Amino acid sequence: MDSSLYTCNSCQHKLCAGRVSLFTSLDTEQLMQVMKLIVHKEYKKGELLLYEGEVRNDLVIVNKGQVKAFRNTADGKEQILYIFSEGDFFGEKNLLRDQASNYAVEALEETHVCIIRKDDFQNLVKQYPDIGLKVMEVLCQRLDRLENTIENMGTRTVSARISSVLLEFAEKFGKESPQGIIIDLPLSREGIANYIGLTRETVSRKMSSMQDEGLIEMIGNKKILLLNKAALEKSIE
Amino acid sequence: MDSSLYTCNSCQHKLCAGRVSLFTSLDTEQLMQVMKLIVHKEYKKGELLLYEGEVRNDLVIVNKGQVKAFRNTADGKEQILYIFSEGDFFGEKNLLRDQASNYAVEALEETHVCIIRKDDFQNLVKQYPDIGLKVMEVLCQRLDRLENTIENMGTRTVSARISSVLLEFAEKFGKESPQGIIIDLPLSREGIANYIGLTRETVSRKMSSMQDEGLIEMIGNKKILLLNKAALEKSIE
DNA sequence: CGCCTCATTGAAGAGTATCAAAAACTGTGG
DNA sequence: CCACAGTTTTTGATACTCTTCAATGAGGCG
Repeated sequence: MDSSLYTCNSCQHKLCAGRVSLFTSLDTEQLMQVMKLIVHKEYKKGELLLYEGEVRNDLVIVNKGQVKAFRNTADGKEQILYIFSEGDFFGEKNLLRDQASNYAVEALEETHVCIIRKDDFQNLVKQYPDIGLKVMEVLCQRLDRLENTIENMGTRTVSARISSVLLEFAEKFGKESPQGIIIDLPLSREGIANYIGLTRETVSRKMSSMQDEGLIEMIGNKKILLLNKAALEKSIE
Repeated sequence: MDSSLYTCNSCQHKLCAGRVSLFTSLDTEQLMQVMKLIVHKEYKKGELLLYEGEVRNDLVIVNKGQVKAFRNTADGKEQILYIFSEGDFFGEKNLLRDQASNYAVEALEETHVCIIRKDDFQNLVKQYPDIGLKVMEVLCQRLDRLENTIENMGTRTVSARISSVLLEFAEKFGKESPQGIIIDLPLSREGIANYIGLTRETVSRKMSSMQDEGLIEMIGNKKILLLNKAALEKSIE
């Protein structure tokens, strides 16, 4: 067996499944039942949770940490499609049919996941139809996000695309502070570039000029302070 | 009432709903039942079926014709997100919650649609769970397509992006012929440009050079003959 | 403190957008 | 069937922006 297979240590008393929006409709007893179906696994930064083209028959729910879902092109470029963090899941496409994954998933930091077998999940959906509705709802949200991304990539200037990502990250990972919103960036400059189809140099240059304009302030390489959210929002219209 | 509201003329004896993949799991009697819930509507080329920001509470299934789903940006650009044709549907996002549409939908030609109210559709899903699964399956396919589009826009050259669209259209609208695959283009050059985030001039130029290379042959403005599908596929890898 | 990784900056080059004009196509009416 | 008008497409020249390649600088971790 895989050495990274563990019994659930971190959540014996916290019912980790309950923190996941998929299962919000369940009560404590039902959650206990779900917990029995779940296998926990941990990954270190840089480890692959899923290979591009791999066929799996389970659903993976991120319980702690962050991962990126991405593809590599033949000429060595990387396109990041999603950043999944606590509460997000992937593998939903093979709930319906056994399908090769069209992206790889890599841990961006120490990450703990809950894994539930396709069959078990399908039974859960039959037993608790609300879970199926939740899945559908998340898929629709994901469509919304991809539609926005396509509009950004197709019609916006490079600066607007970067503003857009920063606002997206602010929404998801930002914390309010007296000076503005502090973002713990999930991605490096290169990662941001690969998320919006640019080169790292371009991202670097644009972010420097955004700092000169007083829109943002870079704190080291991993944090960014949004000094003027309103102006950022305006710049992408 | 709206003057474009009709009773079903074209499909009294053909059970139009049966041609839609959503309802393939139903038998004739069940289809008859579904038919009673459906309102038919027709649109002329250029008419809007749905406005951006509009809140509706029904699902629209294209029964004949083609429509484009698109957004307009503040600076007058258009991003086409989907082309829906016979059997495709839209409005699925407000099956779960009343949500403003984030795209407009316009008829690209004479188009007939079936409209089913949200409540009725939800009841159908409860009665025939296969329909819900079908919806989920289509949503996943749509995710796949958008993920591909993002990869294309983010990592591929302009030529590769155009090849990619042509192959997509070939798949959906192409007909085999002795010389190659003939595509009835759903979009003008400008439409193609707005589908992949380029200008019409660039699309025009690249397609001309693809013709010079012997990859394609343009027949008027509305048809394209794919002379060398294999080479096109190779060019996008 | 030193090493390695990541980020920044610079200069040159490639490619697309833009603006402008000519050509081709589409559909209409004679 | 042809001519015409409106629309769409193609082609050309220029400007601008991003990419690329190269070198410097900063940050993080042992």
